[in-house]
Amino acid sequence: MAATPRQIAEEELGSSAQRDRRRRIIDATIALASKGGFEAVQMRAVAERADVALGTLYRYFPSKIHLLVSGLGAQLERALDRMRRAPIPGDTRGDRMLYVLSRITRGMQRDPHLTEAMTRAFMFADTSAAAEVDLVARQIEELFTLALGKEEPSEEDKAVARVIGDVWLSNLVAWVTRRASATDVTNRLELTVRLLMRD
Amino acid sequence: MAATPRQIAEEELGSSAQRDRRRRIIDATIALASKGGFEAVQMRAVAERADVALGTLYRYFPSKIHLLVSGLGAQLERALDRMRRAPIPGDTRGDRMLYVLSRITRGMQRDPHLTEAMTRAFMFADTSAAAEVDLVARQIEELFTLALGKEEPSEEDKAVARVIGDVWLSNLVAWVTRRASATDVTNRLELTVRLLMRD
DNA sequence: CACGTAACTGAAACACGTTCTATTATCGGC
DNA sequence: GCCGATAATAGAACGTGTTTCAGTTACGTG
Repeated sequence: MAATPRQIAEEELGSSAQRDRRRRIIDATIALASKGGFEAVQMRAVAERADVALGTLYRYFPSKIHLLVSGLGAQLERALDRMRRAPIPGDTRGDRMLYVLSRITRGMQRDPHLTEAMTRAFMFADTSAAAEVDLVARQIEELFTLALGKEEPSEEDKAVARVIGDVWLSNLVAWVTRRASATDVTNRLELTVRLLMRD
Repeated sequence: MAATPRQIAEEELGSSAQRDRRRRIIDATIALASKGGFEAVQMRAVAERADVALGTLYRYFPSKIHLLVSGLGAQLERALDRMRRAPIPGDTRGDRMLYVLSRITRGMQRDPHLTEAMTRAFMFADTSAAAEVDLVARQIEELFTLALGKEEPSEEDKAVARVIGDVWLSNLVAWVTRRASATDVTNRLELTVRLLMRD
């Protein structure tokens, strides 16, 4: 009788060897993406670099998109941790938001290929990766909600954070395809913040 | 001596036979996308349906992404034409914007597969399709600038239009991956308009 | 009308994401 | 320590986007 062994469960990886494999896979993905962007993240190359068989790679991540979006999730989680730890400088909501925006934007400019790979994966994802994508979307929301620097964000605060997240994503896509320069992105984000927060 | 015959020039298609081929290709693309979304737009299928050889298809559109984004551009151009013709109802900027938003949103809901195919192609495009993508981006900007219903949009008007376009795109992506329902999208867009236009 | 060039065709070939198969290693429970 | 089940491995195989190429056709020009 063929059971249904498909799909590895959540983050519930039993043995430490499995946790380690997973980490190696994500590391390999990020290294390859960082060097050559989306197209350089080839499943055979990831498997080889992570020292797992191709089939194993697919058991951990059912597609290239899952893989890259999961990597993005991992990176964002780290960014969020840093963000949660240190208080955000700035006197007004707007100042704090601009601070966070410029920090993140600089971060992504530091590794254009990685940014390109992850952004495109995130945007291209289909419904099969909706869970992973949704996680990232919530992380982005939290990031910009934190940026407001309030203990208890109001509904309006959350809405503002979401709009800024949306604008940020659009600009990220434009930057990644070189339709917008870093300066363009910065200007548009500042303008957006000004429009949304008149305090 | 091998010349460099690569790449078909802009819209400068000489003969009417060529214009016709191009139209057949776009039509085939839209028909296939409409029926089965991004994955159903297979280059061999498009070629067959448009009654051209695969090589010819690639001569007109250098990739599947170019093809779909060009199709999106064509559709948007039609939408813009309609929009330019009839005046937009509504007393305030916000009302007119909401009118346009709901019209477009309904339009996309009417053909989910087509929307999915085009949205994902637009978002996934790399630098090689930057020209086509940029055209679409400008069309979207114009659409929402028109929606403000002013003869001479101010700089702020344009900025607002761009922000709304960005939010709309993000929500489109979320809807396409079924992370957001149509109602979610509508609500978020209304909220955004409210935040941006307090008149 | 004949010619030369560029466009089109049909088919094969290639690349990379994904799936499948046969085999071997590992792990949890006895 | 042994057994059955689950996971991992190596490698082949498949599908679809993309490229290439040899032969054919259509078109503008002398």
